[in-house]
Amino acid sequence: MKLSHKLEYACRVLAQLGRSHGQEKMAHIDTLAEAEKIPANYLVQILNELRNAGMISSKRGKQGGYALSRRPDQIRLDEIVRAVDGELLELNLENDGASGPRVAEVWTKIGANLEKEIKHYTLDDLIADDAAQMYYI
Amino acid sequence: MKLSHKLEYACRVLAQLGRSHGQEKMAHIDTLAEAEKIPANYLVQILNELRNAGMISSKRGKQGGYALSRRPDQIRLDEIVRAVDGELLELNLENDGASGPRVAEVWTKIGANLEKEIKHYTLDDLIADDAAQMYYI
DNA sequence: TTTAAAGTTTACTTTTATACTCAAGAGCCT
DNA sequence: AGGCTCTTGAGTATAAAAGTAAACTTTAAA
Repeated sequence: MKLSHKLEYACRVLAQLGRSHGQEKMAHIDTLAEAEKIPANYLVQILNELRNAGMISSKRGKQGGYALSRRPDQIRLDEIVRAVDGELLELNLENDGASGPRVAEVWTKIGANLEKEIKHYTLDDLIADDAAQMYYI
Repeated sequence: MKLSHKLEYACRVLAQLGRSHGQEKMAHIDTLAEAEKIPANYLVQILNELRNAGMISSKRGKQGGYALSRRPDQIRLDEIVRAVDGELLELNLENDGASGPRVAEVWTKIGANLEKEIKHYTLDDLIADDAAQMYYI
């Protein structure tokens, strides 16, 4: 069970956008790519998915750029995961063989618990400088 | 974040071995493959990894086969994951860019919590027929 | 109204991991 | 001895992730 780079990039770029939330100027893709050391051409796609998921807004042309479309504390971590990576814990399960059903049951429960935990984190937690305000289960 | 087939297979085959735990005869790979609908040639590798991790024992030749080397309630789910899939929640993290450190911190914490939860499950939970005896966090 | 600065979209390539398949070898029992 | 069963290591195919590239559209300011 690996975290994808894409998800990490998404978290990082959103954190970056979160820091400048409220400012007039929108952030440029090249600035974001630079600040977070993400390949710009790849970042393009990620920002696209985040926009389609309604987390950020964008504007073309001069004065264009990206910005959060909601307050950082209104963007939950599980949304981010789903926007770029699909289901949180994708059980690829075949649910076959003698033990299939039972095994599927257990992992489904684990997935549900993971989801419940991840829902508690918001973009604010990814911006904060110290761990104090993080939610502990 | 996807569950691999390999992990599902490992869970299933261990559950199967768990059901015949205590019996005289060892289970044959072909029987296991049949019962759990796992490609026998692939199962070979999985059983190997489980043996190297000390969860099962094996014997060659006539009367040979596989068996659990511990009681089912002594085999934790997190061990199974690690035996076939490596780290539980592998942060592929680059930990780079302005937000890298903080993002890594959050995901590390999530990984730690997941580990804590998964440790509560044992092979017994994968064998049981009803959910009643499952541990709920 | 032209132009340059942005984002948008789509297609392609490369790399890596998963999920297998296969076959020769080694131990064990009768 | 001889067959049964695990052991080991190499090889392959498919798919997904990660990254690259370029033509296209919109916008604002000169």
